[in-house]
Amino acid sequence: MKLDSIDHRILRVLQKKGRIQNLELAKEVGLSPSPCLRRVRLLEEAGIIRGYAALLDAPKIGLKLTVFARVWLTGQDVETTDHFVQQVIQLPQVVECHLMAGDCDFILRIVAADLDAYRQFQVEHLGRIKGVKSIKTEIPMQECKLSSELPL
Amino acid sequence: MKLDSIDHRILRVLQKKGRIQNLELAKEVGLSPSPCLRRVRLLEEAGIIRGYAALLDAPKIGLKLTVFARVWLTGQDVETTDHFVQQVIQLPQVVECHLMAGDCDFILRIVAADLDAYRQFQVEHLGRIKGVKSIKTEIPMQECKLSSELPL
DNA sequence: TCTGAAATTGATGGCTT
DNA sequence: AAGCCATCAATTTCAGA
Repeated sequence: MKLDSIDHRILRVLQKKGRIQNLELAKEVGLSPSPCLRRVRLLEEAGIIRGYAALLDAPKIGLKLTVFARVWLTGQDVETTDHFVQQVIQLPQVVECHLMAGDCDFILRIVAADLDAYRQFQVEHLGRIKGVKSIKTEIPMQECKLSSELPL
Repeated sequence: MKLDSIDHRILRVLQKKGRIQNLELAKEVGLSPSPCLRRVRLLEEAGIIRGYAALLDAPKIGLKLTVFARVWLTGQDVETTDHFVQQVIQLPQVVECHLMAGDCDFILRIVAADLDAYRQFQVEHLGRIKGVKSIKTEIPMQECKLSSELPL
């Protein structure tokens, strides 16, 4: 799918204001409501817009801690890594999981209420997944930026 | 602000379907439309709902690469770190920036079109920020999970 | 592909329970 | 606080340019 400059404008606006009304969106991108809506539908159908989400304030709902966990597995074979991925993506505390090319096998970003809650999570969930050899955690002191907005 | 179980249900639904209509949301949480809308407005005003966003598919808009960059600064003093943060949060390619407690000073997650685009970004933007001593990059081979949904 | 009008559907606020 | 109801506004569809 080819995107023109109006599509780009639409995406930029929707990344910032996901619940904007079509009438206002149309005004902002310089289109009348019907073609604007049609473009949005096309972007949704093409999967360029994966979905819409409310963004919550983690500390305000009691999640005061973010942790990065670096995970090493006992082997790099497909069975071991696939099994790990399947388990980990089901854990709602794990908000990111990246299969790495270099040193360690995975980097996870995990949210938790506090350090105790994280320790419990690691012992009861992460550490119990088959094939996990070791876990090293790194704790951010401050979240300087956390954006769902992509540049375009 | 105290959240009851209906507020939790509202937040869970809105995290998944940020553009759901109030009528349908009310049905899903077992409320009639007006009190449902009232609760949503209160959650927004309290800042528990920070906003709404369209989630885009990075590869489909040409961003095929994610990079983790670990950054060390020449000093840990407030001026050096503050300056770095102020510069980095303005760069749209930087989607996450965490000030770390341990080994390195910052972990950034950066999106780019490809490795060439990233290299250029590092040389022209990241590396030029005052106080940056060294940068080590780590490249994920696969994004297994990347969620904006918090557990509750 | 856009525009503009018409019909359907949703948002919203006051009032009652 | 929640439900009901009336009003107002937005979405959505379709004909015509």
